[in-house]
Amino acid sequence: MVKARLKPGFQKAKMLETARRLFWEKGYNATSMREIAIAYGCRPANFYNFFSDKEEILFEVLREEMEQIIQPIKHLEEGDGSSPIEQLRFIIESHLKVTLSYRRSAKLLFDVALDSLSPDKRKKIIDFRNTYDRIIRKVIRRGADSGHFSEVDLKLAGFMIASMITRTRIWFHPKKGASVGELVDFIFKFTLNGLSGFTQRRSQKK
Amino acid sequence: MVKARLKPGFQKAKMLETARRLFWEKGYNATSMREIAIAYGCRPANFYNFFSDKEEILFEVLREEMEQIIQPIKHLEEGDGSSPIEQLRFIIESHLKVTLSYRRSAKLLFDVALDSLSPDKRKKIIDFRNTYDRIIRKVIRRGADSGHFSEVDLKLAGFMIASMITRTRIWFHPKKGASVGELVDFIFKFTLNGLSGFTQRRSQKK
DNA sequence: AGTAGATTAATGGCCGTTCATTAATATATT
DNA sequence: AATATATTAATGAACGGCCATTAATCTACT
Repeated sequence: MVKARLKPGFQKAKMLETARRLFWEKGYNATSMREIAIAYGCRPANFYNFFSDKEEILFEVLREEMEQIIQPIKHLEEGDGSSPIEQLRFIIESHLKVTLSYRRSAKLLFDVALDSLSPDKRKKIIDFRNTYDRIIRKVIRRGADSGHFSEVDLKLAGFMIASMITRTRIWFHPKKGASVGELVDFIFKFTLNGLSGFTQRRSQKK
Repeated sequence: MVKARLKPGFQKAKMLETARRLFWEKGYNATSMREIAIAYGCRPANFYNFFSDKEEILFEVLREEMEQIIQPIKHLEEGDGSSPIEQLRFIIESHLKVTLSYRRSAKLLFDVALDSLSPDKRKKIIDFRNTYDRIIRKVIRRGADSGHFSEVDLKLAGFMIASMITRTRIWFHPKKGASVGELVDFIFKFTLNGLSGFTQRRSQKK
């Protein structure tokens, strides 16, 4: 019994799509090659024609996701013409929409799967995360310099924003409670207020 | 070769302590009974004199942690004499200190391990989480009713606060950056400001 | 003597992965 | 247009290894 053939060159993308879904739903370690293969519609061995091992599948999934998060906001590294407040809102909206673009009830893949990666692959993913951190901190600093926000610890502020967005994946349900748009509004306002009322600033290195 | 004997009745606690450490460091699925046993100092089989299976160990670890989080704040369900602002700060400080009381560089155990539990055990853990949510929402509502905070979506506000606290476990390093005390200050002020500037309120059910 | 704590040995099952092979398609050659 | 060759996609069967768990047994202390 032989499986019907797809047009060549598209298998890898479909395989990654399947793996990504399962990894987010069940976690990396809890998802077996056999499960991925069945969900995709072939035998496990076939995956080794496309990926060197399971770890490489994970890496591709994580890399794709990080690129989706960073690509829309990377122009804010240098700052466009818009106000820092608009820039902040844009980051929140963009990151949140990518985060919630897959299905509900997901695991926080990055948090647990990162050290299933070999050191060099892990470093590449962490570089993406560092880029994200750098961008959001620059936006906050711009807002503080221009008087829109208080002077705050950039790292802490960045972590807090990312934490709120990242964790929506745990509790968000598209049919229940707030919509994505309402969520963007809430996190944006909460953050804006949060960054506005600080009286004392912590020391900034560099 | 036989292991030196501890005072009877203390093994279970020490076993749990070992398992908790490994679960937080490596994740539940990635931690094997062999590893736990070696770290504790016995053979895997011995654990089955104390726990019915691996899942029960996980349950005890999660239950202990949730009780540590809830026990200090459960009196705020009804509200003591203090101001809602003080109540909010107390919750943040208490939760954060429990969260960071173990070592750095940990996994978010709850997020991924919860569905390794059988339905009834999972329900018990989720009941704890619901209790936490209920308490923090009541505090926020009290603050809104008394005019200290704006009228905000209680669920969203509660989730945001818990998200910021929970995720500290991912990035916090005791020797680097802000101290626990500074973190408490930051999250408290950030939250207080965040809850203060809302102009419109979302509809609250019950 | 009784019991709590620890052991050895073994079980069946799933894991990621490899290998040799075949089927289907695409490409180049006549 | 027909044929030969190369490439891509998929297969079945097996590998060793680690997994959680069990059973029967033994040891040391009260």
